[in-house]
Formats: sequence, structure tokens, C-alpha cells
Amino acid sequence: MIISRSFYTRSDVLQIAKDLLGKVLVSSIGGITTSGIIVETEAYRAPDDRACHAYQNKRTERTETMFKLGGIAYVYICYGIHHLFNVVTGEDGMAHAVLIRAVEPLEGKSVMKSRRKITQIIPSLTNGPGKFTEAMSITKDHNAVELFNAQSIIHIRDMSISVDHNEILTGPRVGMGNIGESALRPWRFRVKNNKWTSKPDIVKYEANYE
DNA sequence: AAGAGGATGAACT
DNA sequence: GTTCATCCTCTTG
Repeated sequence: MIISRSFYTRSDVLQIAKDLLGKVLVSSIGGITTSGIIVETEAYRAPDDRACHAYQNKRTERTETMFKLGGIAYVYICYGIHHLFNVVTGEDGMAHAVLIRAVEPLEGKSVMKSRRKITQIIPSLTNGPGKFTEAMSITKDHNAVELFNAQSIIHIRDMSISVDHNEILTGPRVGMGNIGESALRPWRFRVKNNKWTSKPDIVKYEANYE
């Protein structure tokens, strides 16, 4: 069943990032339904998180979506090519979001294959934040879509797929640059032994932070 | 008005 | 391991 708005408006974005594992992301683009089990997430939390676009509560046209009441999508273009999908969480005025980094394909696998221009059902179909959005035809046009509304072309369901807390691997987020302490925060969560998650943990040996 | 750079992925060597 | 595709957003002048 559809996940209600109250799931998203909770204040702890780290908890929501973990709770989203096992939930099912659904897109119905052009009458074609695709869906996937969320198997990897990352939390982003303004104002103190330098990795967050809304670091120090910086409001711009782009970040405005993140400040809204939880339960909507935040989709933006990365490197000019990839559309990255986030779930906005928390109260109105709090810029918190969960990046979905990978899903396990459920419905519409053949459509996903053609969109990704590959011929087999293999992890590279959806095991990255820019990959599953392509497979599910999610673009920045879907920014601010209501995910708690079953009529929305993108929404999230609870299909009673349980992920025990000891099945969740935790580690630093992917793609952090020179952002000091924020890069070390273990705010990436993924399902242990699930082959549909993205690249392995990044190990940082450098300990010279500002 | 212009320029830098990015929460990535694919195709290279 | 390296390069680069590609474009929007934000900063600076």
C-alpha cells in the first residue's frame, strides 16, 4: 500500500533513509509502469552537512524543493547528464532529503532494459543513482511530485518487504570532495548481500581534516 | 555576461 | 586508473 505523508515528515532523516530500504518506488510514465525495491540510500541534512545542496540553509531556485514539507521528490541534473532522485523529508523549512542510489527491478524489466540500451537483466540496469532513473524514466520534470499520492506518476509503496536492521550496511557517502568532516559521516545505507546495490564502500585513509 | 564545477557513468589504457 | 560527455546552477564581475 501507499506510504502516507507522515512517514516522510518525521524529523530524523537518517532513520527515514534506513526505513526506505525495502520500500518500492513506482513510476508510471506514458502509461508504462516500472518499479523497484529500494536497496541503497544516502541522507543529506542541512544546515550543517556540507554535502547537502542546502548547506547552511542556502536557498536557491534549485534547493527550494528540499525546504518543503516531506513527502515530495527532489530531482536534479548531475554532471549535465544524469537525473538524481531524492525523497524530501522533515518539516516545512527543514532541508532534509534522502538520495536513492539503487533499486532492485520488480515490474517493467523489459522496458527498463530498452531504456538503458542493454539486453540482459543485470545489476548495471539499476545499480546507480543515474542508472535507475534512466531505467524508470525519472527526470527533473518530476521535481516536487507527491510521493504519498497513489495517483502520482511517481510514488512509493510498502509491499511488506522487510529489511532487518542487521542487514543494513552503513558507510560514508559516495562522491564527497574536500568537504571536511561531512565526508566521513556514515550516512549511506544499503542492503547487505544485495547484488543490486552500487559500488562498494569508499575507504578513506586520509585523516587530515579542517 | 561569462566561467567553473558537480551527490555520475561509460569507455577507454 | 583516466578521460570525457554535457548542461544546469551558482558565483563573480
